[in-house]
Amino acid sequence: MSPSDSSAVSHFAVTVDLVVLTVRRHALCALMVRRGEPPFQGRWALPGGFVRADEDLAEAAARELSEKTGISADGPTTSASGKGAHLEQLATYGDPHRDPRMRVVSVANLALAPDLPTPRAGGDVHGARWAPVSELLGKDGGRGTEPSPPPLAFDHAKLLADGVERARSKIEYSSLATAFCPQEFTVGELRRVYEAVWGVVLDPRNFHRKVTGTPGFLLPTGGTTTRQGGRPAQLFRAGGATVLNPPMLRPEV
Amino acid sequence: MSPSDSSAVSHFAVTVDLVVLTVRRHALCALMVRRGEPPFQGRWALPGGFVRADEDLAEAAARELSEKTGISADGPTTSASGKGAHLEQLATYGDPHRDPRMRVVSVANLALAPDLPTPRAGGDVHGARWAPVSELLGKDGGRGTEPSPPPLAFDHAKLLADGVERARSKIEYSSLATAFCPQEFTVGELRRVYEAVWGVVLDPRNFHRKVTGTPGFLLPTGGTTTRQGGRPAQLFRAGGATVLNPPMLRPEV
DNA sequence: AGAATAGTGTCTATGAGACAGTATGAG
DNA sequence: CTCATACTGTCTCATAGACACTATTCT
Repeated sequence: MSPSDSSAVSHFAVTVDLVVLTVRRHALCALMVRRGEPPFQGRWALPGGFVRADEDLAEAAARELSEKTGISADGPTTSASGKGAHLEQLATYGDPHRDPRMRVVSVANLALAPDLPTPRAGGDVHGARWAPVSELLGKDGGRGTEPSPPPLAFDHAKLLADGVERARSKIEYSSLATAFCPQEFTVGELRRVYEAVWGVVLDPRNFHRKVTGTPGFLLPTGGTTTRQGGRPAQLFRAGGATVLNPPMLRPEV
Repeated sequence: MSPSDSSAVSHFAVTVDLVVLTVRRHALCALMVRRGEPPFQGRWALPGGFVRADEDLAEAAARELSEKTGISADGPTTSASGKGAHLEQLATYGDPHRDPRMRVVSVANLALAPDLPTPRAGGDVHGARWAPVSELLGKDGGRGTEPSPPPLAFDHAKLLADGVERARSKIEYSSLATAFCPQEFTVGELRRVYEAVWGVVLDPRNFHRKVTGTPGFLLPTGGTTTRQGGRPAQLFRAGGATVLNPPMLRPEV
């Protein structure tokens, strides 16, 4: 950061791209928009947009999230949690040729949200949907049983894969899995979040003992629900703990 | 990422800043350079520089590291490990007023290196040194026993703090602590790395049992050394494992 | 001999995983 | 009734942490 001659400094367009994840119907899904203009016209892409001249990167990400989904951000910047989705910076991508039009540096952000209706499209976007990440990333192990989906625009497959991996590892040692749940939820619903994100099956009894025994993770609200069927389950909301110690263990192999 | 009107797109200067960490004399130290020009003239800052027009962000970081320290990078991009320092992207900082001259977005990178001689200064840099992070960040707990050092330039105190926190957490579940060691090292030397980075004291016997019992972490070279005094210690080099499972546990409280 | 570091063995408390068994609702 | 889910209890195995003890070198 030392411009000997600031006239020699190159300038770049800067975008924020969003990896917005949710859990619907037992599957981890990402919000995708269909591009209405070249390049990559008609391809699916991550929502995002240019950072404005007077905007911080976190502000720009929150603005894009709000514009594209209608949900408000509730990341590490804002203090009160409960309403908005979790939003955090993921990584920055700056390959000189990642956008054929010009030099663009993209700051990817990760957003975790509860299940929501399919958001509206608008502007230069000709469609939006929640797509299972297993389809988008071809997670059938290359057996070729599924037809490969058309590739995503730009380097968005990599951004998406990095975001999914971040979410998978972060719910291990933090209470972020609750960001996928509605404000009040049951232990079983939280378990299904872990199962969907990790793609595994967890023992309901051990899971229950573990999460209810971690101080500050879950706060009982006193209410119960039978929306999953079976015996009425206690309702909880997210507690104040952010770091889980000891962590949830992701089963291996 | 959808410019309806690309003439309305703002452009930003983009820099890479480096948090270069090493362990010297039992303390975690960061490479700092003294600024020779305004703004923040005379203040200590992180090494860094502008990204060039045709350069990827990882390339730019590796180039700056090489220019400022003479060491080559050996991050996730290059495959063979052994010679260079570990280099990875940390986070991106884009507050509109973080540089009073112009709008600058900075991609911070984290580099971990073994103990090295104090690097050369050059260009617009009027000095360089390895500074203990406890001094730079005022880690005496606010007791005021140490005089506060002059603040760092720009928002570099935050970048440095974020880099240190990343290093501290990453040696828990990865084999990255070996990046602080010379190519061949003893279990005791590796333990002193953990102690310096975490600021704790570890039981030498449990540590030995733990690291030698983790497959792929350490490869015995067959040699021994007495450079630490006492009984000759086996020499190891870093094994192929990158993820430690189970992780090293950082003592709490 | 004494000091310093390296390395092994052993005990205990904690927690993860497996799984039996009970509780309470819907159809 | 059956079935589905919620929840509690118990057992076993692995491991972290505490710490006694031995090994090998230097001064």
